[in-house]
Amino acid sequence: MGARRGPTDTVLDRASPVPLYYQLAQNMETAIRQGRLSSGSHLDNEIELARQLGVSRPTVRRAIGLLANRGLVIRRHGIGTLVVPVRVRRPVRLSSLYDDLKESGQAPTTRLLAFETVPAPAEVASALQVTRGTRALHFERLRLATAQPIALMVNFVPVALEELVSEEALKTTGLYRLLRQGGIHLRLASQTIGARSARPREGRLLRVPTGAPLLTMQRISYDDAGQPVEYGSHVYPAERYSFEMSVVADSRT
Amino acid sequence: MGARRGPTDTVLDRASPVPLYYQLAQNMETAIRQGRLSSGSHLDNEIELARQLGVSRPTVRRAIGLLANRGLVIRRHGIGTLVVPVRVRRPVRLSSLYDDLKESGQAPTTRLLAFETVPAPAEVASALQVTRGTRALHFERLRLATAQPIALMVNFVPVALEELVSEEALKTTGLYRLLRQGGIHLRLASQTIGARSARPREGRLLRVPTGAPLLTMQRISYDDAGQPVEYGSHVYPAERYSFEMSVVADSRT
DNA sequence: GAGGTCAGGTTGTCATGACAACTGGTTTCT
DNA sequence: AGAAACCAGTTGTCATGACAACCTGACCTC
Repeated sequence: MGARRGPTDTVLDRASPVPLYYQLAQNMETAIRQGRLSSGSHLDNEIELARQLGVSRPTVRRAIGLLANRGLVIRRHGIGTLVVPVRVRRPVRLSSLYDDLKESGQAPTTRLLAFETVPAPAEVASALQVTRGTRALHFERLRLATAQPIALMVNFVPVALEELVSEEALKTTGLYRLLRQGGIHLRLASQTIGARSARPREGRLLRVPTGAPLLTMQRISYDDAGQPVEYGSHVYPAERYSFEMSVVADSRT
Repeated sequence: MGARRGPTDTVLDRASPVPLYYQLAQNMETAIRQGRLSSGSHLDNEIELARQLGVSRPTVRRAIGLLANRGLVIRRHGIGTLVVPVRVRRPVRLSSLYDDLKESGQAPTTRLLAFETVPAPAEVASALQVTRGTRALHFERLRLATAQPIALMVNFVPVALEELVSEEALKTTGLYRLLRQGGIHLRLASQTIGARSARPREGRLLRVPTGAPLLTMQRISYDDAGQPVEYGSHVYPAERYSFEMSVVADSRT
């Protein structure tokens, strides 16, 4: 007896509200990131893992499935599951630039350039699924990281949310965090990434010459219930910003 | 008897090699896209669906899970599963531009500008995980859609693949299709999307002025086994190209 | 020695059963 | 009338069991 401990340990807590498969996936992920499961090595097989951890095989499979979807491991039928060679991966997530910067250790600052309610222009109205001219909360922010401007962000949200999104709060907190605090859970977003030249005002604000290449992103975010919550149109100076993402082929798993 | 048919039908084929849950997911997806399952409506509950289709609930759940991951439906605990309001979604997939264009009905053409083996430059060597100076197959292509240039693509692949990727084949077929035909299954890619100004040569080839904004993408693709297969560095004229994607929050599902 | 064949090990698929957790509306109590 | 408690319906989690499909390496045959 005494299930031998593998590199995948740290005990699972059955009393916790967080599901077993999710605990397991997180344990495995940190094991991989810390190198306790080295690149290219085989995981123990699923049956064995299940035995070691005292859970059922479907639970193990589900945990591994999560990692596979995120590209951390690769499953091969008849072979086994192996740890993907490490690479820096910073996927495009449903998170705010503000949080991302904070996590990476930079010190984000915000300048609030505009904050008002206006009749929604055609494109915004269609995005938020309201009739054209309906009033919407509009604001414009300049984001700086270590004193350098890296994003000019224009946003529209339905007026119903003006309680959550106050002028003061926006100066110190990211929009997404505000929404989450208000009980709105973002679930889905569709984005378009493109590029164009900087207009004079944009150049001035972002400290690049007029005509310099900008990266652009339009985004519509939806909450749990599928209701559109936010329309954003952002521009970034190309030499200071880029999007990174990993794409996984849907291998039917 | 006589299970009543819902809008999710078209019969499942148990003899087929394609899994039940996958058949089911596809049926449901086409039902959604064709509007047979209207936006915002509730799906039948999982138990009922399982009964109607004669499969088990886990199978139904897995099918729905696929759709949920792709943002087509939203599951709500205690409520049910509802169809997401329709939006055009063209996710960044692990596919070639060539195939994408063809699917969308355009007529893609390719001009092969270079095709040779060269010692891999530092960045390429690191991407392909070979020592610097190792010879690699290098080629450059100009992609046109309906006679308009939309992409200038520089690629490097390991010399071992030169059998699969012949000069002739590249003129009429996308790289990814060639690799797939050769039994190489792309599984994972990491991409960086950015922007910069067009250099004179790029402007000439893409028919935009020098200095015009370009969208750029670098990509490293890995196969089943986690081996790097391709390094690509592409540029697109910003006014004729953009990336669209949908992002789903990982709701632990 | 080269090739085919087979066995063992692994992931992939599917079914059944049970209970927990959450939501929304109804009913009951205050 | 308002608030609290309850209840029915739904998705979420987990276990067990069984078989299929697939890959590798060893063995055998030619």
